[in-house]
Amino acid sequence: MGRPQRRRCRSGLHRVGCGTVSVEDVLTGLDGRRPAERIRQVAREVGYVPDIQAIGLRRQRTRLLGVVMARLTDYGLAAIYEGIERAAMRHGFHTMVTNSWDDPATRQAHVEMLLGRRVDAMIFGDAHVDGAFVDEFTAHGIPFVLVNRRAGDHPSVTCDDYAAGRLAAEHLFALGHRRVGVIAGLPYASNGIDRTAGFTDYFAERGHPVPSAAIVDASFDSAGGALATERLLERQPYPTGIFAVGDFAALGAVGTLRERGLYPGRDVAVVGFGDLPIAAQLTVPLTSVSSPLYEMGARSVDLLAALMRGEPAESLRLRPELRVRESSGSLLP
Amino acid sequence: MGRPQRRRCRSGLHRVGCGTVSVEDVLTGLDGRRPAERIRQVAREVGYVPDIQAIGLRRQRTRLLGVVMARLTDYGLAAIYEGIERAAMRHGFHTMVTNSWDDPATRQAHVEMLLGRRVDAMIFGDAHVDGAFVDEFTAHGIPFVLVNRRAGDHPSVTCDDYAAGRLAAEHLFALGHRRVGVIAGLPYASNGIDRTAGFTDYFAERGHPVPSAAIVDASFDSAGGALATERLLERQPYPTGIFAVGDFAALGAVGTLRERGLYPGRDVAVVGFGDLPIAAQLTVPLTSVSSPLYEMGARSVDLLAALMRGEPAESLRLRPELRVRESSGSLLP
DNA sequence: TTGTAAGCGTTATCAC
DNA sequence: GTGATAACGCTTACAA
Repeated sequence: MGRPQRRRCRSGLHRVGCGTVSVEDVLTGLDGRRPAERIRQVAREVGYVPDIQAIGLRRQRTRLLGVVMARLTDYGLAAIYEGIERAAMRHGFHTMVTNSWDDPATRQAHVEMLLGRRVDAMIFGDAHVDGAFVDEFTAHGIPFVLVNRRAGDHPSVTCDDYAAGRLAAEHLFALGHRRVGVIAGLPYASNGIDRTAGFTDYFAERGHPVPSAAIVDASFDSAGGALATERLLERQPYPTGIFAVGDFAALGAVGTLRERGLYPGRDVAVVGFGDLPIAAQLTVPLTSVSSPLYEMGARSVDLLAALMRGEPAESLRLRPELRVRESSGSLLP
Repeated sequence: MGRPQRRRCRSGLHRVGCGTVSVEDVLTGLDGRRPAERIRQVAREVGYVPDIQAIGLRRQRTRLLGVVMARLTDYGLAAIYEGIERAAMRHGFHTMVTNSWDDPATRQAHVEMLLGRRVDAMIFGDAHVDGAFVDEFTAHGIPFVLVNRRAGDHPSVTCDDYAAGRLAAEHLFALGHRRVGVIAGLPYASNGIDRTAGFTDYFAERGHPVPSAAIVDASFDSAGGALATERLLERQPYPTGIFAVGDFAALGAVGTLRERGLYPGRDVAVVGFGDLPIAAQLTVPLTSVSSPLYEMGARSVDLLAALMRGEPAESLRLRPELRVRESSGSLLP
């Protein structure tokens, strides 16, 4: 064996258990140890690493999961992905994530790439409620689950977003708010839609339906929340309670309120969703509906694994919890 | 050709340009279109996608970049990764990211996996200053760059963290603060180290050295910042200015201050680093040193591409900018 | 047990 | 040009 430090096994080191050339080198110096161990040691020494591509090619399965997220800079999605990565490892899978930016062309390109890599299965975190893309994807015959957002009857693991909306509504209603507004998120994302529905249903049931003009769509980031809040504050009289379907949007709302000299929890109650780690640390801590992000990711892998074993796939709705803090005014005198 | 909808080309569709069985099917119905286009169309119809594994195996290069980050739930790292993903695409590369959690064993396992996939090159976003792991990695002979954190003389793209620390110091000094504290980040991460060094150097040069007890290590998250602030507030008299080397830590500091009845910008000036999108939206907007995250990611890919072309690799330090807001008290009367 | 050969899907080489 | 063939690194089925 020439100079070592070749990382790729171009010769026949992989056939080391049999009797190819390199066996000579490998077994030279075999000093009583069990061959298998000695082999592993030498392999390590020369920096041999099995070629996963070759293995995948030969076995026609890769144990690779493709994961498509809207954007990993969204804390929630990144947290879900961490759950996915960990659980996948537990199941003996590797994962490959990509950002689709919620853009059809980008998603298409990335999915094609993942198909080219012959992923064994897929997890979509960016489904649109209409389910158009996902429906189409079934044609590939590759098992998949949705996470974070549901679509049609496809197996999915989500937060019980409807219940989350009701929790927020119940809280604001109990505090006496009757004139409320909703920052509703993206119109094609089931999570925002369901949270909004849960919220508005609750108020409608109590005889105080939320006027549609007080429900404004917005992106999940703080800029979207800020903008939406400006719209809400145009109403006369303005709402005394705001439910934002995402914490970043809620913080955007806080920003706009501050600009108008209004304080969250004093002038306007603000409830967010997601319970970001920083929510509790803010100067005015944010009341938020918490959702088990990490678990959501992990459970989606479990569901996928079941599906791949041919077991029936039951969609999962994980339970949200309300975390009451000062931004909804409930702790102030 | 039998029923379509087989996603994998098990037969000979790939040899369609030559004269294998399937050519028949492919060329049947050729109605004047240029063959190449017709082929592409049929390929699309049957759902044919080239096998990237096979290509990689044959060509001995994958155009795949391995990316190792500490945690993608860290906004900065996720943003850097987005820059990497986009730039990689521009260069004709795909990327595969993994979370190392700054844990040697996890990092080792993930790197081995990436080597097994025969990545053409690597980007490490989680290097330790001592450079131990990275030094070792050079043995593989695979080109790589560091991003976000530097180590030794290895090519890296980072924020000019030392300058960032000086910016923060200059600002607090100009506001009249002389008794300051630093929440210094992880002791093995160059970015925190450099920011701290820049900050303390500035104060030392002005004749007001920061006592070492007023420099406390902490994780970059808000819990770390909260804890560190408790330590800082034990000092008598407590510091009137705090520089946290990360915004999340800064928000943690804000949380602890609030618990003690101290208000950021009034009782204690707080300066963060990273300029999170929400920094400007908070009830008390956060003064922060901004760093070009997306660009950092993109430039690291450019640097890597140059390196792979055999060009000499010059490390890059991108310029930070100070964003003054109310948490440092500078805008209050 | 140990060894051999075929084949996964692609590309590169060489002969026609 | 066009068409056949070997090879990439691995697994697996089968033969010795």
